[in-house]
Amino acid sequence: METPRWLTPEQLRAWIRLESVVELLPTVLDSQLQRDAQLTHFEYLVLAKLSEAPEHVLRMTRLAAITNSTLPRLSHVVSRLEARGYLERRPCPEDRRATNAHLTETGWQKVVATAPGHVANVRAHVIDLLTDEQVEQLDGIMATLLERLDPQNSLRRLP
Amino acid sequence: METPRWLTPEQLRAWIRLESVVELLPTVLDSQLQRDAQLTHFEYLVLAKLSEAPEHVLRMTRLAAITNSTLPRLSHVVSRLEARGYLERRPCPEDRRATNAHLTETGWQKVVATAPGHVANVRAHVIDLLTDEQVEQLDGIMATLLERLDPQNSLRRLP
DNA sequence: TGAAAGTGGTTGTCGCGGCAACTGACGCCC
DNA sequence: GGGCGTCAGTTGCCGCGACAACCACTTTCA
Repeated sequence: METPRWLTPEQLRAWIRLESVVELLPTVLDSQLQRDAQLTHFEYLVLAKLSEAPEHVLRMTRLAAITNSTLPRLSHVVSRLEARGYLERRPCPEDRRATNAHLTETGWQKVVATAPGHVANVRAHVIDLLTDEQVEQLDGIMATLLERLDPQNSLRRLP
Repeated sequence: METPRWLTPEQLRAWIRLESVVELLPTVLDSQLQRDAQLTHFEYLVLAKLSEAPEHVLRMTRLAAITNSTLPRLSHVVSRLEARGYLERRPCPEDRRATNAHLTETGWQKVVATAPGHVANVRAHVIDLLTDEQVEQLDGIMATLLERLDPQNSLRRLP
């Protein structure tokens, strides 16, 4: 074990700030959605991704991948959303192991009603605070980090 | 309610990537610390901040602020860390409402033993992947976001 | 063709974080 | 100087997420 390479003051400052944002941002997203739509951020994400999918249908595995989640976690939240009538599980005809999540009409209406407030929140806390140049820089930096955090790049891997 | 201002494709892409990093990064930090030191990232943060404080002592309120936490959350985790012998609670002499958290020698040793692995992990997943220029950009962007997320700027406000 | 390995998904248990209610101590202010 | 609002901190309960064990189906290959 070699002696550790510490961070320079500049690196440390950037890291502490990133750490803080990573800690605080989820709370801001969750509380707006909870207040205005009784949804967690993750629940909203599931509904939103479904609403963007062709036919409003996605396989559980695929849905887990694009929401950066695990199958058990997704399964739990899908059960909750199903109980509230926002989506339905249906067995997949081609592969009888698989399950498809279908957004219901109620679920679609929920997304339509909730999206504007959520976008406004994202603007207010992130996008509108940054210059176009900073948004571009942010995109590049996050893309680099994702390559390491998510090597399979599940967000791009299509079915 | 006016019609919502949607995000441009560039903004959307940057946002989705930030969203993903915010979702995935905590897991990476937690699992390394859990594996190598049986600590959550937040527990480590508490010990680390104490270890940087003069006399290795901080008031609970102050500790909550610099860890971006709430008092109830901190109180719970301090109880756990106290049970494991890493710190002690002591009533504050000047203000009998207040409690001081003291890092023990065992706790200090734990931080010393754990820090190098944690820093290496931060390097591997964040800092070493970015150019110096990107680190600087990241710092600027996160500073801007923190101004909104944490208006009191508790990280700077000294006792 | 049938056993073994692999894949898709669900369920159960446990631990942490959020919130609300509560206690005790300080300070104000007439 | 006693009562009232506020502040510091703790506790209890609830809900979500992680993990592991499990079931069902598919694929492979001898």
